[in-house]
Amino acid sequence: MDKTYDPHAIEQRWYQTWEERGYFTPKTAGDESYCIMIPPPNVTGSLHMGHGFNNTIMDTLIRYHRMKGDKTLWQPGTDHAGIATQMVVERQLEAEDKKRHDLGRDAFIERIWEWKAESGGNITRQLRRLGSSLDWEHERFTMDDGLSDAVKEVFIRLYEEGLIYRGKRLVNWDPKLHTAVSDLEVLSEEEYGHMWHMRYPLTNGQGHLIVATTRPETMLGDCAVAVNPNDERYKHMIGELLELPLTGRRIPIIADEEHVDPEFGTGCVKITPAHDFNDYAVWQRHRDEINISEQIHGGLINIFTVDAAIRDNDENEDELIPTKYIGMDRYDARKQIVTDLEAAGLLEKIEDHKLMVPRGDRSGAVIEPFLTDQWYVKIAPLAKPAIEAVESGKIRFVPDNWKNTYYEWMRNIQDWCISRQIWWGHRIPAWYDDEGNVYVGRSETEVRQRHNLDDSYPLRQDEDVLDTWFSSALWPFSTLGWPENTERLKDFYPTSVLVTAFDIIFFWVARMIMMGIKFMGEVPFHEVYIHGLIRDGHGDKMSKSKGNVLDPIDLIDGITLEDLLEKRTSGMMQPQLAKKIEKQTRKEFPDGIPSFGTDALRFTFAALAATGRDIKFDLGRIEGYRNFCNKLWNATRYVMMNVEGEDCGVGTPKTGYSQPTAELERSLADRWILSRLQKTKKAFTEAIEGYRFDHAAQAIYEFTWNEYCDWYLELSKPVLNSEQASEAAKRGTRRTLVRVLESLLRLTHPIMPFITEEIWQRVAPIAGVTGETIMHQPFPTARQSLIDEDAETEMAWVMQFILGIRQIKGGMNIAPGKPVPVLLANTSETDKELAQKHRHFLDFLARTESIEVLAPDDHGPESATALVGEMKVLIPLAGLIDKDAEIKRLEKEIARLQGEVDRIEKKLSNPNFVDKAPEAVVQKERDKLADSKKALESLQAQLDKIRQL
RNA sequence: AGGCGCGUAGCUCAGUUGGUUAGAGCGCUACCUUGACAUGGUAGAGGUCGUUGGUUCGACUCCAAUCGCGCCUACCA
Repeated sequence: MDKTYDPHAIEQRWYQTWEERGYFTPKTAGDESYCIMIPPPNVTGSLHMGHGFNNTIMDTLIRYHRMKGDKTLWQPGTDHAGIATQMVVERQLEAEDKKRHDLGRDAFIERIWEWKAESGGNITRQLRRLGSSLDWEHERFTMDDGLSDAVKEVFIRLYEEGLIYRGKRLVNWDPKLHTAVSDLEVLSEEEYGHMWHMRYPLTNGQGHLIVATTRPETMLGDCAVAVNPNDERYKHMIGELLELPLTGRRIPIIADEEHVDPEFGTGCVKITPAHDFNDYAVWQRHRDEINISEQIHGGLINIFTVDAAIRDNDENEDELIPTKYIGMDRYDARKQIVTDLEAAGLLEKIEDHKLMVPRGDRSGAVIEPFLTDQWYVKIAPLAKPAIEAVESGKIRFVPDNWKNTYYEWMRNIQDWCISRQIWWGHRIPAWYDDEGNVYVGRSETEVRQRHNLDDSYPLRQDEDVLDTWFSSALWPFSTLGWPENTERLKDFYPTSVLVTAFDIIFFWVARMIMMGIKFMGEVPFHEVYIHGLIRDGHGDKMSKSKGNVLDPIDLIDGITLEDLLEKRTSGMMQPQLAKKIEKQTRKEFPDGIPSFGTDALRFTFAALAATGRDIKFDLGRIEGYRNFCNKLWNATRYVMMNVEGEDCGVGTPKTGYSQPTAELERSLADRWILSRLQKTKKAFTEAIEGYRFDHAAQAIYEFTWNEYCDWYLELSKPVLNSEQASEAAKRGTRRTLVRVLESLLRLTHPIMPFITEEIWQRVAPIAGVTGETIMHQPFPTARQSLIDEDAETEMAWVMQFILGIRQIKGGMNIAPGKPVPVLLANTSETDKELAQKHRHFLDFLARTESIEVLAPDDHGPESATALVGEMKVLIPLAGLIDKDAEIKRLEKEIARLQGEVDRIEKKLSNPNFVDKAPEAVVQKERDKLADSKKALESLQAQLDKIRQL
């Protein structure tokens, strides 16, 4: 074995072997099944840190359950990501100076499929690099045939039940992408703008009203001005007419208590029902009033094109829209209208004003409320059982508080606009005839058959596609074969847990719950584990524009500074930021990023996965865990060096491996490490079952480093290298050495699959374990019979003895390796026995030259002192010890003990404490006081003695 | 405006139903190239747990208020 662990030499080789041998395929036998659905990444996307984290957690759970013997499936697949993917390809076309309409629908879609073929393997390749044990044989894609059938099936069933309908309403319109988007795809951010105060003259010549607006250009579509009916200033004017400036139209003053807040602005609100959600609601309440209903289009006046420019007038509209503004972009129109109002003396004032601006999450364009025909899912009937599923505990959120977020949204949920005016996605299975009738069906043929329409009858399919999340919502059952009633569906639905970050609770989790209950009659998963977001070292969100993105693959493989710079500054939306990013990157990674390997990355994710907390990704941590890999690697080297070709007391397949072949002797160290191992197994299992990956990682780290390596390996040396030690003792030590390591590897495998497999292959045969792969070995379970409290107590004595001597040496500047003579005073029978029995451990680890027990009344010569319980461990000062240093050391320790004694005495002298605290707690304090006092007296006497010298 | 979360060592974070001297890693100091490992070993320094009150025999932990930070949801034209 190499001296240093090199992940590259092994990771990809092992992954390939696992995949080729079908180790990821769920086994067919077994009762318990365990299943996780991967949140399907964008098919043409690439892996980011969030994926890395998310998939590490899932793979850890999956590998754990697979080893536990469950019938385990991790379902892989990718998402077609409608708008996102279409935009990528449109950008490619742009580079060729083309638009999608130049190609036409079919050619454009063909082009996207080509792009998918080209880049679609990227993300699944990257998932493999992470070690994800996904069942690739059954990989699915949201637009493959099976899933498309599921989508149609769901659409048709919902339509036939009246839960999908088509309607003309205001939607969130993205004027850049020319599509409707759902409420969730609109992100509002505070921006600085203005509030324009405009005068609308009364037609009776009695003055004017002042309306305040942030969007003056929409005045062209006004149908009224609303005031609060209780507002004394305007009460008497309700019903009067105003002249809408620049248009010559007349609009009424109406009363609307619900919408108009007299305290805000001027208390007069212009009502533009086709371009504002609130105004639309006002219009719905007032549309029957004659002053509105008699207006053109009943007052519902759209003034925009799909680009959010001022539209032209239709026939019969006369000059509804003043010709002057036609064709102007909304912001140009705003400028012009403000100018014209000012010229007409109708502009009262302009104020600075902060407002929330809605933008499309993909395009960044300012979203326009726009009147269009769209398809909707009637959501309330679906939401109700989905809420109940969480209330009743059928679905549990971890951490629990996310259920509040879920309820909050589900209880206020609006109908879901599912149609998108793009080309890439599931085409809506609806056909229209020339009369405007709608036929919904699986195909045109089916529709014709069902409605007795012969082939000459003209039908055209709806141009729109479905929201990407419509197909994602079906993912937990569509991937398993639904609507067919497959074995996989029976085996794995409902799934066990969904693992995701909170940002898609609404987009995805809630919708899967609704659709799962609706179509499977059962929740899609029983638990939802919500993890935090990965941020950069400063706590900032990672983003291309900030230039602080880390690529998990770069952490695995390493990257040079030059390549990192290139990556961070190329293809930027805002190239002017490149300089700053370069500077910042050079500062943070002057030598690029070293290669840490997948296991170290995974261990880092696990170790940082405290519940419900975002992660500031700290390079120091991953470096530490790379070192941990190296530690494990080198521990193995040591073990191999000592067990290979030696008798480890392990049987053969014939004799049975676990049975010792010959007489064995287990040392204290053997019993101790076995006991500690059982407790570590317990701790790990509890942690994983409770989604505390940080605790699980910590348990392994501490056991491996602080117990197995720091103590046990060291303790094995005096046994294995001693000529006095019996063969039985050596055999016992070798057996323990190798078998503890073998267990530890299985325990660690779910988090660090590669290094554990590599090492296990070498260690397992020697440990007497057979199997092709660690992946399919049983997960270690704690054996109660090996928990040995006596050994732990005895070992604590040994450790304290050794630490005491090391502390003296450290404090006195004595080289750790220098052998020192040791005297023991105030010894009990047990002390004497232990000192005798474990002499070889003490000599080796504390480098003691001699150990002599003093007679009961002999206090020995002037010495440096350490306490082991009541026993004094003495190192004579003669020739070795710096008197002043020892005085200082003792004084410090005495001060600490004195503080402790004072504190406890005070506590115990408080009658309230003694009366009211539980007896056990009081007794504990009393014991502690007694111990501290004894130690204090002992050290004090020692100090006095040394001072007298 | 409402909701959620966070504030513990220089940094990144643990701290289970209130009860040992509040822990770990990184960083720092000193010593050590000892036959697994310098991606290492040994010893050590470093915290009045954001602040203020309260409950309690006892508070990092529970309650209230307050300051600071972050996020989510809904928004007044």
